Amino acid sequence: MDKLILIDGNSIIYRAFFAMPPLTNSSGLHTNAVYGFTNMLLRLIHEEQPSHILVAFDAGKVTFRHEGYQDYKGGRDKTPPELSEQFPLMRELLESFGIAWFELPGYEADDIIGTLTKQAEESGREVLVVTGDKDMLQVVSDRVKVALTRKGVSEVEPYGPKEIEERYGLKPEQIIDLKGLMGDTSDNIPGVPGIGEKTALKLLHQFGSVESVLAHTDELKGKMKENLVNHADDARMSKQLATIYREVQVERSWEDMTFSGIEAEKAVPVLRRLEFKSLLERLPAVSGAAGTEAGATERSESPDLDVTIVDAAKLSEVEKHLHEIEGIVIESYGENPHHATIMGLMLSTAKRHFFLPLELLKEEEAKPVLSWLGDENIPKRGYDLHRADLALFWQGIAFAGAEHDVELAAYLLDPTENDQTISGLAAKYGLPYLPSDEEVYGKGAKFKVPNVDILSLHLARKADALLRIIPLQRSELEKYEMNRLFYDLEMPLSRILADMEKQGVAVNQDALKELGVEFETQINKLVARIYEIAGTEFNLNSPKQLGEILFDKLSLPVIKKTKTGYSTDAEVLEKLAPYHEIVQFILEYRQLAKLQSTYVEGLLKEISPKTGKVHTYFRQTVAATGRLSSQFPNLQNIPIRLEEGRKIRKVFVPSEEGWYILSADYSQIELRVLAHISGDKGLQEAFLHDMDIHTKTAMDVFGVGPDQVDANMRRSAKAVNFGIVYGISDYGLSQNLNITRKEAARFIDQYFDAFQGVRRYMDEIVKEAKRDGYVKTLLERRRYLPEINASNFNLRSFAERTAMNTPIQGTAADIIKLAMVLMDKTLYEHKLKSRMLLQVHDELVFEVPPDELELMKKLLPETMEKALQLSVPLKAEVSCGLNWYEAK
DNA sequence: GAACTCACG
DNA sequence: ACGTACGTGAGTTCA
Repeated sequence: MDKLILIDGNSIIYRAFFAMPPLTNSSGLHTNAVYGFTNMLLRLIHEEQPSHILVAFDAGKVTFRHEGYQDYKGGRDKTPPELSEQFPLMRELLESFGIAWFELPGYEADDIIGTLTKQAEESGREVLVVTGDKDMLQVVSDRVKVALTRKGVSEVEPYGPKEIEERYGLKPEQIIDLKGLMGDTSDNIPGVPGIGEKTALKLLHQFGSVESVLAHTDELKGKMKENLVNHADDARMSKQLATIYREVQVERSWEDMTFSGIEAEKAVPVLRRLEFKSLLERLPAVSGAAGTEAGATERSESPDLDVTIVDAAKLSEVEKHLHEIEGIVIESYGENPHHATIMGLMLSTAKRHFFLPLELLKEEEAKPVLSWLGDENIPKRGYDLHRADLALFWQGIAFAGAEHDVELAAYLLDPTENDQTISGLAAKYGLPYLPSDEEVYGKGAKFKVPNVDILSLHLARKADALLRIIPLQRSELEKYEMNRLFYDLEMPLSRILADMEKQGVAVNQDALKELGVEFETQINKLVARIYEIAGTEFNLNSPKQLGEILFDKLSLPVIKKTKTGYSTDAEVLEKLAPYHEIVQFILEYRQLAKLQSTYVEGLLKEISPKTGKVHTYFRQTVAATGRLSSQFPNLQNIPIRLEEGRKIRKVFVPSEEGWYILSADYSQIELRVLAHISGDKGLQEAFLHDMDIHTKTAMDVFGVGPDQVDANMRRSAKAVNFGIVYGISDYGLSQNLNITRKEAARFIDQYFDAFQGVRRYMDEIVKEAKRDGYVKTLLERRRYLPEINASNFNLRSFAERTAMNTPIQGTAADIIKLAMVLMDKTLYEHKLKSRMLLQVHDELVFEVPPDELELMKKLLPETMEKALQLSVPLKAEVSCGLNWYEAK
């Protein structure tokens, strides 16, 4: 039997909000209303076993009711932000439960529900309406019941015609007459003064309707008669306002509202994010009329797995199954993948799990497995295959053919989720419990490789989880239109990065050591001088001790404080410099100490004794915007701004005699991306003519000609441009330019007046983020912003700036990644020996043999510029030299 | 391990 | 009024 439940989303969420104590998850998101709503929902599903559900929401502030009566719902308090931020969550949760929801601009949830009850009734279906609003009782009939919430939201009281008769002595259609007479303060419906529920009911029992009461006022007397006569129009209007409109164009078919049970895989991640632990436990008990097939909602025990620990004798058996391997786990430990120790390999089919110790692969009989591993035409699915590739590489084992990397897919699906482990993902997708690596291996000093039985079982469980997660990720990627991003960009890039990392960058160790000696002498001089001036020796590297010297001993003015004491950062020291000569020396010391410890000593430690190179590791799954990051060592923050530090770049050299370092960087890529996505005509025009963008900005902001832009104006314009890309705030700009907030605010205003398309973009993207809960790049890379509707000003502002910045920074990241894939292909097709070495966000660095130099100087910028077609041209500038210092 | 500082885009 | 510019990684100190 079909049964439809219609829920007044607004009514329930409001009631839940005020009925529940405040509740937040660990990131400060308010969740009490969603919790109350969900609680009710689960109970309802359990008790009513509906075949169809739809939740209706009000859309927009103005409805057709306001056309006739502008004060409709006037005097209502604004929705508290703690509640507003829960609407997107509620919608997301409904979607994850497989429950349809609907809203239509200009109409209230009531009207949508009224229309649907009418339709359902006409086709002979049973309907239950759930709301806190008594008005709804007017739709009650033999087939339509209305459940009114009682005591908060978890309990409901169903009303049919009989119950309405018992309670009010009225027919359902008379409810609007009741409202017409008594009014409703919460909706600001006036009714007739002096008439409350008691009087209204008495009148209706006698006369039947508002019209009839008004026609018989002569039979009444006293104040009541007077009020009825004087407010007859109010009564008629109130009745009309209370009447639910039942002819809304609702574009939802019966099938759209089908509810076929909650799928744990979809619901669990959302409930987990909301941290609804008790609801998570209740989930298995709940199911729709369609039942619990697929066992999705059962909390199952870890399945028994068929695990084979492979030795030389059993290798032939593995080989028989190689063609049906569906997932692999190549387990290793150690922070740096280049130095990772491999604990073993798990090759899994749908039914069997083969554990191979690393040593086994060195046996002669393992040849087929090795060629399988290294065959790029055999697709492999696994977890963090990038790391596996590097770990195997240093063991002399080739790995190729990565097709689906679960870690990388998880990153694309939610780049800010911090637990991307297999165990975490298993929990997120509602799979059987999977112990974390930490639980199995221990951590820190306690880390220990367990015996082979425990290890192989753990890896089999991980592989088994991967096989279940992969199809779920595939359908999510499909749904979010991320297939291109994943399969054509990030997966191919993963292999390219591994190649770059294996290649490494040659470092002139002697030159680096010499630099170290140079720095050392200068540092020693500075330290001696500083101690002398201070009159005491202290630990210059300790901000605490330095603060005591500067602010207690020398009584310099305190510019800024940190959580724990005085701030002594460079910004503060700059300001203190005029007060005391010691400050300048400290600044110089800081600069050199940084160079020495991070770039000389740090880099020296990272040079591989095997290759004489540094092999960085590009992390592809950390940056929330889609950028790469670089570790062990970080080669994306080698000094360049100050000459002293820039010298470090001289030690990065080609790895072959006579070759060159070739580098190309995008010019103003982020502002070009902004010009494209904002559609701002002025900005686009500027790039079409390849103007100096900061000068152009200065001209427009200050309203002057090109010749009148002085250095200071250009500097300010440049800062404004940076600010725009970062998600501007007057405070931030004022800090950067050392001006007042007011002045900064004026700059910003003038900028937006000059570039109105940019203003529109910034407004729109924030609105979009508030509506959807996420923002996207041009290639559909997503970033969720759960705090975008937070009531906390700081959290919300931060999310708003992120909403502005992420599409820009993220699209720029998309573009250079595209360029890398294209360049890799270009090198291959031209059979070039040149090698891609580094990516530094907007720059690509290569080493190039002399006979390819001219060609590469042409190919590289061309390829970068055509990586993605925008409404403005992309521009890449190339330069070369004998080392990285010269190639800039 | 958190806090501070500073290198890069 | 609220108080931060966006995104990273690494070295040092100190509780």
